[in-house]
Amino acid sequence: MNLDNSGLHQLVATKLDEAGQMYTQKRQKLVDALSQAGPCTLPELLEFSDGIAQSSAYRNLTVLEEMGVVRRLVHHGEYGRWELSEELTGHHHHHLVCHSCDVVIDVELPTHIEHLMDEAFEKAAIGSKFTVDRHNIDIVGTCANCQETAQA
Amino acid sequence: MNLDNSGLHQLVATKLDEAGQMYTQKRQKLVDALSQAGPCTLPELLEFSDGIAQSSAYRNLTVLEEMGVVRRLVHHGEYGRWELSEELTGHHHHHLVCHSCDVVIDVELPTHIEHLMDEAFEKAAIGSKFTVDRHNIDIVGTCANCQETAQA
DNA sequence: ATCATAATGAGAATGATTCTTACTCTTGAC
DNA sequence: GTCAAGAGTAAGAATCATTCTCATTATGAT
Repeated sequence: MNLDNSGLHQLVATKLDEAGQMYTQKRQKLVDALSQAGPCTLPELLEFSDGIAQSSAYRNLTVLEEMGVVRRLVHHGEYGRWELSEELTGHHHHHLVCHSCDVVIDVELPTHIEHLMDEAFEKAAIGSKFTVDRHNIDIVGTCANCQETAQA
Repeated sequence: MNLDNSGLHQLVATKLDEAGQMYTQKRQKLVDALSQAGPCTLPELLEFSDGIAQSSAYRNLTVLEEMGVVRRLVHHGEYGRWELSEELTGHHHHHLVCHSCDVVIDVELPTHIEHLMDEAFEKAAIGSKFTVDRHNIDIVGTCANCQETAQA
């Protein structure tokens, strides 16, 4: 368990405990990795939190997702990605997605923009009788690394 | 070939021709289905444009994607989805996504909102040295059908 | 017509994710 | 302390959307 994350771990521990789930070392490692590295693929998670079996990682991520601790993202790369849930971090955010290397980076937008968007989305949904719960925004482009690589 | 879509088919035919690709009946059926039904999964496409083999559908969709005719979407359902490219239809749009049945419906947002968002996204990307090419927005909620079903 | 090239479809192969199962660890009651 | 019950773990099998292979069929140019 990473000391910098004691608050985070405390939160997760409570959440899991209330649901009768254990907050094992393996699960802590996954949460640590996600909190330090941002949205990760499974191979990345296995690397960062080494000593964990692939099947266990998948199973634990599924459990953590059901508990509202992590969220599964899906983009175009070969692997899915996982991140800590907004419910847990308290930070509403969106994603910069590199269409060259598939990396995903968090970004936050100004509150007034979020408000404007929420209003616009609500209005847009009325015509189709949709009830809006949330929005996901991918800002797609080229990351700094891939821009350099393209130069060379 | 659907007569209502003659303009569309003409465009696609030209695009494919320039690349030395044939615009066969099967490919026309796929384009027709997408133009009538909006974002479709593969099973949906097979149903709408029947008489097409699964492997051919996948192969043709890949070809059409490379030609810029269709775009592949990826959400949480078991199947990927396909839609006509904005380049082809000329309509920038986003998606209402039902988290209960995974259906996807197109929506357009007012131009001034798109402008505001583009500006905000550009600014947000600077910190991470991202070059922005486009944005994808999913407005996630519950579709009319699933709201009714939940009532019953 | 004939030939070269492209498209098709049946089925095999791929590979991320999920499932099964036998084993190990925790925890709480006694 | 120890024992049983329940929860977690990991190795490998299974699943299944998607991709690939290859033999056959259609198309278009000459």
